[in-house]
Amino acid sequence: MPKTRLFIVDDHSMIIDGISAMFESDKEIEIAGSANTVDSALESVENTSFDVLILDIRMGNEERRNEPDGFDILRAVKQSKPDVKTLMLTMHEEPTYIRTAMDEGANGYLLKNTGKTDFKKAIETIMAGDFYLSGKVAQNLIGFRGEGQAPTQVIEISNRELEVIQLICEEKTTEEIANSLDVQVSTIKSHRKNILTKLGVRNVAGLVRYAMEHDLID
Amino acid sequence: MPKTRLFIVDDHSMIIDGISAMFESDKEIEIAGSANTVDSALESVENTSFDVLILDIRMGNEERRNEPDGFDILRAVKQSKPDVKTLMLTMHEEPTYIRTAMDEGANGYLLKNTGKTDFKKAIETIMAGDFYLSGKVAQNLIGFRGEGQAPTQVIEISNRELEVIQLICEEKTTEEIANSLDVQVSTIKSHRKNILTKLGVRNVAGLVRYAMEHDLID
DNA sequence: TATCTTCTCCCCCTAAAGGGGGATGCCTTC
DNA sequence: GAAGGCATCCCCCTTTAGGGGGAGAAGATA
Repeated sequence: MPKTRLFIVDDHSMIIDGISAMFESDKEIEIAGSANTVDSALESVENTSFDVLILDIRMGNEERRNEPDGFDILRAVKQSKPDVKTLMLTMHEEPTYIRTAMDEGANGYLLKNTGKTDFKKAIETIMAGDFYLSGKVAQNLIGFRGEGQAPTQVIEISNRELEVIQLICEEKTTEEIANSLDVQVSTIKSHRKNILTKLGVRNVAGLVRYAMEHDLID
Repeated sequence: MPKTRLFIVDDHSMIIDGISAMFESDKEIEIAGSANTVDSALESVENTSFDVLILDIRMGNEERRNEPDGFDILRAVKQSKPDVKTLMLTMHEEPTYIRTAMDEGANGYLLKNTGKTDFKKAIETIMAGDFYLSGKVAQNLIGFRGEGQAPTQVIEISNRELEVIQLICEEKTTEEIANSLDVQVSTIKSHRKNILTKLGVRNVAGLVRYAMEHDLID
């Protein structure tokens, strides 16, 4: 049986080197290549042969709202290499993007605080055609945290609300957001109220923290 | 010559496993142990023999202002094992903590997007008794970004301002901050103004982003 | 059809934040 | 001893954010 070949895309070299070293002497897995920027990833992904794409979910999207991000890499790969499996990497436990990732054809969702054992399990799972979810991610997606505990409802943020969140995080005022989205100020005021309620935060500080901790921005 | 023994403390298992795997077949470096929580680190650091401590700068300090953090580990190790060298790991380029880390006896400051080559160089450097700084960290510390570019002044945030920043990020209002620091509201208003100016941000959203991106909180 | 969500917009109001200025001790550093 | 940073406090003021409520049109879904 030939080795499973990984292609790693992450802007933290340490993660790339770490995963590479992790499977250096592995009998079943080898590293076919890697990239630490979106552009180099888009390029070299086309010229490399591999089985599994390891992809940082928030890959290089800081401050650049209209430039390619991790999802563009995912789409590009899924189009040019339909057989390639994709394992998304994330720092935190955030259900917001999971649906999107699944729609785009991702095959797994893995937290960065995952050890080698679970990492291999994830790769085996998706190579077998199944979908892999890190435990905590799955918990948040399904919506509860344990036996005795009260179920925590899944927070569903609408697309429009996500846009508003991102603009708030870019230091935009309500008026500026209204202008750039071409709606009334009162509309954005409503969105702000709903967002604070949905996220369960008091003010912009809480909003920005939530957004950053859950990879809604960055 | 015996191998250099590393002890790794980081709450991302993937970093630990990555570094471990990175030096698995290395002739000069081996892993003596690791920990992924502050408590287990404080415990096992005492019962393990090693030469270099690899320590995540913002090691598990989320929401817990009065509990032990990375710096406590640093202090504990420096006291019980004075000969141990310490290499601080960080996600971002943030000069604010470097002075503190140096005062506490850290021997190096490394970005997590550092590859194996520079990692080994860092370990060699600090083993030789020198201080190692990742390029970008050093740039921010010294205060300029390149030849033609205008020098960027080093942002110096006072201790009091840092406290206020952290409380703002905890969704506290000006009045609540004033109460918890036992000063007048007008004082905190002044601090807020000065903080926004120093950080070069417009409002709380920018403040929180700055704080998170520069590891002032988390 | 009925129900739901999303997005849109409006009213009311209060609380909070931001922007300008100045001033005082206190401590450290030159 | 002068200079600078820090922390403290004050005045003025405008803008922004937040909290309560309601409501209508479009679209999906059961």
